[in-house]
Amino acid sequence: MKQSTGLFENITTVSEATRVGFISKLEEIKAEKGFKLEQEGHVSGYLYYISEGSARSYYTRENRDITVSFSLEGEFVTAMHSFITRSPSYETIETLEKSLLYRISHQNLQQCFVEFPEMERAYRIILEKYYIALEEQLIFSKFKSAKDRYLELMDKKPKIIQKASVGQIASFLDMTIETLSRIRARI
Amino acid sequence: MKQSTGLFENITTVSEATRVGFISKLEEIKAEKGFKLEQEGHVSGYLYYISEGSARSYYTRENRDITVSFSLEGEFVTAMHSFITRSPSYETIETLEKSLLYRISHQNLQQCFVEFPEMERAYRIILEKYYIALEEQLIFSKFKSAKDRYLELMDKKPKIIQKASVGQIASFLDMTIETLSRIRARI
DNA sequence: TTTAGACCTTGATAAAAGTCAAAATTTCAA
DNA sequence: TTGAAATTTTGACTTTTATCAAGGTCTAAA
Repeated sequence: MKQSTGLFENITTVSEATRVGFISKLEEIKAEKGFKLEQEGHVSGYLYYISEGSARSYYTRENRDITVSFSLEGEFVTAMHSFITRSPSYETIETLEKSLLYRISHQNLQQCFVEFPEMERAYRIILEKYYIALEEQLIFSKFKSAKDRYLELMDKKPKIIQKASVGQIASFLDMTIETLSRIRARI
Repeated sequence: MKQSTGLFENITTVSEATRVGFISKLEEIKAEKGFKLEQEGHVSGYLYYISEGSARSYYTRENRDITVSFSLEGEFVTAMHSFITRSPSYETIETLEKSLLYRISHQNLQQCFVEFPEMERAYRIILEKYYIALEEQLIFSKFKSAKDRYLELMDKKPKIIQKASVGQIASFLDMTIETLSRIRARI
């Protein structure tokens, strides 16, 4: 599980004992494209770390799926609302491509907090990052025109444009496929 | 500072020592309407607990202010992005009415984490609540029609409609004052 | 290689919301 | 209480984006 060493890199310094204890609770997942990490209606079971690949979170409304977020390599992902509240998730998360993931179950994470109080801090920092990403997304969603939202995405997360389909991007940007297509034609 | 005892109620159980230690670091603020808790361009200094009253967070774009969130009695509020990253805040937070607040400085909170590791957990839970509120707001912002967003606000946070001005509510709901006025006329 | 289905683009039209302007109403201090 | 300023509403018109429909294009299985 050597690849998972990068997992703590951007978070915080923890003792060797905590690191080893935490890593021993991780599970490696090799997922094909379209593998579902979390499912709508189920309580989120795991916190995932994307070592390689990418994922998309979405929910369904009126028979179409609406993308909530994209997650790239080096990021943590889960249905956070469900993971926190232990209530059924409204979102489904699936890989956008063949991916290598590490995950820890909610229960094991709680166990970690008890065994290694340092982990509280590490997790707090994950939460903070998650929070900030969400806040940026909210500000982003306030960009009034469809064109501005697209340009902002191009600027901030260009990888998503390569990895996701037009429909996935359009719903993420809160516009129709047609509008996105026209914006692209005009640039 | 007896009113502040309600402060931990919905969070977690902490030991008496931690509670006393934490409370000793709190500062009571009696604020008139329009008192600024945090200012755009400054690094957020405090985490506030609203004991009585309410607050509004907003940023300025093209000479008009855009409301990001409303906070009510019993909630924590700060310019979280700035509070976490220690970079200048893009938002200003002010009271909507005469309010009673308790606040802890960022530095004292960090000190608390060192003195009372239990506080990591309590703060983590505040962060989780903050996160969930933000996520709900994001979903809410995806409600397509202006009318739906207004009805949702009426349903979920009717108090805001009494406390805030039309302009504040309209910018929060991502519509013009005129559109909000017309929606209200039609209901 | 062919071809069905999915995916994407383009066009015409409609609906939603924005802008600008003016009138009505409310608020608050003199 | 009154009048000026601020806030809210209403109206006419414009812009943006959605919807519906029809063509293209790409892709993968036969």
